[in-house]
Amino acid sequence: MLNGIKPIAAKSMAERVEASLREYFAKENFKPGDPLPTELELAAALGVSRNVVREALSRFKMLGIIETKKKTGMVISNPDIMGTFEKVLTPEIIDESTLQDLFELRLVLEMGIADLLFIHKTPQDIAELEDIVARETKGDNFRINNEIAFHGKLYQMTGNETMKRFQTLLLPVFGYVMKLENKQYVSGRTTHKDLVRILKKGTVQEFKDGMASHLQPHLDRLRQTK
Amino acid sequence: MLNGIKPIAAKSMAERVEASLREYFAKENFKPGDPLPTELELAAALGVSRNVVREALSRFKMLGIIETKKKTGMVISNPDIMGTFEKVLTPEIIDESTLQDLFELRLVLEMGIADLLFIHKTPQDIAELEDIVARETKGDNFRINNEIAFHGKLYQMTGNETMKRFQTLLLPVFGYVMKLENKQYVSGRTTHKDLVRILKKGTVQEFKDGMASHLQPHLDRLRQTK
DNA sequence: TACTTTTAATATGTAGAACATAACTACTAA
DNA sequence: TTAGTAGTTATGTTCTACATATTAAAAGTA
Repeated sequence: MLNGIKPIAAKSMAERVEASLREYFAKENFKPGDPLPTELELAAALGVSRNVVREALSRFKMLGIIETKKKTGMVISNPDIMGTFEKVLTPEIIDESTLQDLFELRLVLEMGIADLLFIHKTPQDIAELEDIVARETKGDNFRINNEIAFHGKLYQMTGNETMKRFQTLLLPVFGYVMKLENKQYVSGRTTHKDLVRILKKGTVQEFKDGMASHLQPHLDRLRQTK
Repeated sequence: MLNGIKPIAAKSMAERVEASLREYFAKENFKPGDPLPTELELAAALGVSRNVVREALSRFKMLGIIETKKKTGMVISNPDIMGTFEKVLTPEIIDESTLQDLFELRLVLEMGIADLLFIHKTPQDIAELEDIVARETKGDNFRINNEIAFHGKLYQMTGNETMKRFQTLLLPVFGYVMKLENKQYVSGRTTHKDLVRILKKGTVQEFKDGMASHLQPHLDRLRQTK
């Protein structure tokens, strides 16, 4: 009956100003270092108070898209995207469905980094991994730390800083989901030790199979709850 | 000479208030739906003006961590993490090194989703993929669209909404990096058609090999610029 | 002239007051 | 009981004022 009718300007001024500024940045093709108009100029151009403009600008400052200096004014800058991710990724307030998705995302990354590992691996890396594996104990408390150390090292080996940081952010999610489901950190037939051996002397294909086998319990669970 | 000396409160009030509120939310173990103190109460408690508090709150509103209603006040809510990601992921202002990292990230995801695909695939999915492949033409303009349609369908098949949205966000990055390097969308020996066939009748291992072969040109490039 | 010091101008940072507006509450009248 | 009305409250928005850092111009000195 009321299709096609939508509320007019339900959003706050700050929100709309944020959107306007986004459009403006894109249209002007701003690059890092480019100067922006002053707050008062923006306020006048948008027909809102300086206060509202500042609320919108504050958002961009948080994202790292804008930097400011007194007197000099504001300039566009490179945002730190993983830093931003960190600001929202608090497992406690994220809905379970999204947490499950992120859990899967971690598994997918884990399955997919084999090629990068074989491209970037060095003897030092292997030595470090062997060291980590050697330190593995049977104690339950240490178990998780070893998990983190081992898999974290793998991500670090990719030489991809963004991916490494992403993995670090996903760690709490992983722990949270495990806790939610009262699951333990179980490994498949293939152990960390096996994986290191393959990484040292084996082939990419063998490593992919090994990792799949290592993560099998998690994949099985997905298959069940499909 | 001046080691150990660090500037006092170099950051703005809004930034510090943001940090304080973060701590506060964590310490109080707030969950979605929980009410927050009023702006004036927060301002008084923090010893800053309501203005500054609003700038900090505006940031949380953007992230979706806080929602507000007049008179009722503010409540914690589930943030939309991919929505937030979207707000920072503008390739034009992100530094090249991060873009390269994201490019690799996409490849890693692509390599890693095989297991999820075999868990969730349905006859309808296969039929759609066959449809997409059938529509592929030799025209260069259509080539990119087919790439997007094909790989996008794969992500959608995972049933992982977060991953699908993530991939959609990475698409512009992919395009941007290709443009930067004057590269073309080249495929390896294994074509989309081959992949669909394997997905229909083959095994997970075959599919993984096929995908690796399909993405081989990109991996080769990484190997070179290692 | 060259160089240092002072002064002024300017854009952001912070504070405070005021009023608008939506929404909840309680009271009142039919 | 119910409908309507008035009052209260927390956010939304605007305006003014002043602090502060930093650049640029002006003035003074060798």
